[in-house]
Amino acid sequence: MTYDFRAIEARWQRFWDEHQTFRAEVDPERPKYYVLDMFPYPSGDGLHVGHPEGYTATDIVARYKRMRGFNVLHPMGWDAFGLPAERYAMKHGVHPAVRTAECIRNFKRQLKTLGFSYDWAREVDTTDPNYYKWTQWIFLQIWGAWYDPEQGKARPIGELEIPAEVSAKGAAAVRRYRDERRLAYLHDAPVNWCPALRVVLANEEVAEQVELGHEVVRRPMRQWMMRITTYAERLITDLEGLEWPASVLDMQKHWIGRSEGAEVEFPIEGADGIKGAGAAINVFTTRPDTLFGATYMVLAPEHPLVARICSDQQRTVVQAYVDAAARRSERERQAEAAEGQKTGVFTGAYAKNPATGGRVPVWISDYVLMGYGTGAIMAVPGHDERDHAFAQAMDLPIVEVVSGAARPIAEAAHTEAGLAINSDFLDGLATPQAKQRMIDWLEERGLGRRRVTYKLRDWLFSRQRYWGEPFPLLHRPDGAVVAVPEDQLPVTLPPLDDFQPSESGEPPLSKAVGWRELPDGSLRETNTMPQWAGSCWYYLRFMDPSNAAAPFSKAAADYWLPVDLYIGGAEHAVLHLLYARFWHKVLFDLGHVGTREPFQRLVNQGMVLGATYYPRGRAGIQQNFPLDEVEPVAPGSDQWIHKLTREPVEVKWDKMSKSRGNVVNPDDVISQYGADTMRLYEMFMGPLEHSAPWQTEGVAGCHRFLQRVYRLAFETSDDEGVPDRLRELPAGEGSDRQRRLLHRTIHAVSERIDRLAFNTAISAMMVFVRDIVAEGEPLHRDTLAQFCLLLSPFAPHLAEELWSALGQRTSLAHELWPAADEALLVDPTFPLVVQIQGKRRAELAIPQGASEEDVKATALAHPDVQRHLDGKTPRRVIYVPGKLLNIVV
RNA sequence: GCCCGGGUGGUGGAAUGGUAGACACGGGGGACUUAAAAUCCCUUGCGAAAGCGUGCGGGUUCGAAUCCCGCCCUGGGCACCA
Repeated sequence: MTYDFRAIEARWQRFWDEHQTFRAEVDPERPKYYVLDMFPYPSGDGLHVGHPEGYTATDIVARYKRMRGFNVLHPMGWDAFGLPAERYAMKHGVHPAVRTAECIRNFKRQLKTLGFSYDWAREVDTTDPNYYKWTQWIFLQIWGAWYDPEQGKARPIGELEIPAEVSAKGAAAVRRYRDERRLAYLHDAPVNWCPALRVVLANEEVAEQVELGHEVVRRPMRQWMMRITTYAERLITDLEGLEWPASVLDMQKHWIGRSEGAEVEFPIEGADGIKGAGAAINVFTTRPDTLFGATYMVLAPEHPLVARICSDQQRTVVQAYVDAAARRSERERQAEAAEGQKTGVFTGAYAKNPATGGRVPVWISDYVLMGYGTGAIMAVPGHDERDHAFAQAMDLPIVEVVSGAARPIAEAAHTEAGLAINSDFLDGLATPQAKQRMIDWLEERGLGRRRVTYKLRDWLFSRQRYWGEPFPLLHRPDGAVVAVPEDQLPVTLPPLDDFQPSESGEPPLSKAVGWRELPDGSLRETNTMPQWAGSCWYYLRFMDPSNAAAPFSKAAADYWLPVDLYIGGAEHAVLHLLYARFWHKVLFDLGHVGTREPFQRLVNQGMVLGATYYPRGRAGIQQNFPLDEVEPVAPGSDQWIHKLTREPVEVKWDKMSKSRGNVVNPDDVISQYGADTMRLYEMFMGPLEHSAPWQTEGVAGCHRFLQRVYRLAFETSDDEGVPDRLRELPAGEGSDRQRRLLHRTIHAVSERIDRLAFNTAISAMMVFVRDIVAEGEPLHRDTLAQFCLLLSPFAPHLAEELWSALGQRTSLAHELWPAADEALLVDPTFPLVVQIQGKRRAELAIPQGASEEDVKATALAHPDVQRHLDGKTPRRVIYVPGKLLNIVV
């Protein structure tokens, strides 16, 4: 027999289950460590090898921290609402709940075979009514709150002071006053409506559907929104102090997109039969200093003023442009515009530039977005590239108002700062001062004001789908929207077998007759929540997953928060993390959690890439060959050819996906090599943060290493049926040499786990195993025992097996992590590298603590050094203690 | 276009101003075996050598894969954001 990983892994997984080895409970006596994975969506395809990369990393940290004496919370659950289950239901007639349960079972089975030290008693499933009851409860906290700008925080809506003139108008007016200020509110928002599928598409889905030939139109729809923009400032400032990758911090900041500037009013000129006379166009600008150079204006096609100000001659062409814009998705419009195709039409209206007093034409164009700023801009073609391109295309005037342009202003916009020119009272001022001066001037005259704008938009929070959390809201006959009382939560999903929205876009739940109507004539809200809802707070539920009276207890939250380490893919760098932070802040304001931020340290693992074989020169999705149709020209070659045609094939490393056919299933790897090998290889591929290709040959190397470890303890026989025998290992840690090797390994592995440098931690253990065998001295018992502890976070099954073979009765999961004896980390001598002119010429052993003079003298006397010096006199000698000597001649 | 990462042997990678290529894969050679697999050992950046080598060109430094400037290539994110 040899290393029988199947039996070993099954045995220890059973042991951990039976002994509840990884059960975690609140224990104020011990320091806590909360290490969290981004929980998966349990798809029908099952795990691919990309999932366990992050999970293995967190598991190593969890096991390591546990052995360091921390009370570790390491949970897992399922982000199980979502579109795929609903689509599957439409196609195969299987209810999403049934399908989801199947997928979860499969995912859980796969995760269990990897031996992760999750506390499975804390498993959560976002589609479980006992879970989404509290998702609904949190929604009601948000809906039941408003943002008090004076205190800079959310407060219960009941604390909102109602002005006397509002209360005088009666209950309906008070209700409206409150509803307009809630953190969740109804709003007509433009969405991507796909008539063919009868669903609202996410921006990222639009391209795909258009490719499939489905028409997608922008269309306003009544939606629930969340007022995340009120938190914009705090979402930026609280990033300070988080241990997150700088790139993610940047992405969040850019997404929120704070910019300082001014809001300026341009009155509409009442001439030529323009109906909009008397109205004004509000614009936001970050460059109020260039106001004298504003030669035209542009409104977004959806801007409410467009219809009002449009002249009769222009009405037809304007209406056509607006209609065309509505037919195209936001992404499509922006993509075309980015390629330099500037389109737009003149409305026939003119506005008055408040600085120059001059008349400027008002246009509409795609390149102005309704969702940002005020949906209107003052165009300064001299100093903004987009405006410049538009002005050139439409033959609009360009005026230079900032000096210092490198090229004539007619040719290119000058966007840098400079000194104001052609700008009356601003002339000669530098850009920053000119901005301030202009804002002051506008404010004095009531023509504008200082303003901060964010790119961040309010969060569209409702979906016209079945497989999501129902909103716990009722529409009363009088039009009032009221909350379902807390004691009636959860509002469960009604059974339904038709998941299609109606022609008009009414959500599927509107078809749930008998569920939707209440005896008093109220109707339930029929939208459902987006998938984000469940994932916005799952890390909170993990702290106290079976609490029936509250989403989590105060005691649990005070003990476990914040999450100390959160690992997941970079694709969640913005949306998920931003939404979860937002909810957390609302809960913080309302006193439910005690930390401002949920996730203290964040690490993004890289992608695991799969080899994809394409016909030469035609790399692209749907073009690739399946793996069994290709082979290398010769064993070990990286030149691949098609088996039948013998044509050369191009190998690319792509993100694993079913459509590319490059997915590697962990089940296959585990059945061939075992979970410990799989875990080891996942970590050995390279740095956690980097994407890395999955190379099946590489797995064998990790397997060989574990076999060597196994044979350190066991004598194996090739003969069938001869059981492995535990070697007789002498007691203690052995010779000085063995002890040095052991302690050096302890030191290296510990320090590298601390840095999440798992690939090099593993190589340190490989070196240990190689050298310990080569020594010729038998391995000693205590040396092996301590090595088992080092190995256990990485390959826990084998480590447990050896640990018990050494006579231990309990799991090593709660053993104390070995401590390196500092004295053994230093050798009596160190190798000194001698360089001449920066080139390595010799290496000699120098006793530890030798004086600089002695070292120099010894080095200079060395024959190799003498030879390379070739009679020249050293001009300078640089000594780096303990390392290196560089001789300059 | 903008932002953020990368670029080191045949391959994944190591080295965070001090010996470039740890560890592993793959290759070559050998031992064991009737044979193969498995296992073990040797070898493996290029070059006959002097030397040359971390995408390219410069710079700083006694010393640069590492720091600075310019360029090229590549991955990811965002995109007419006023």
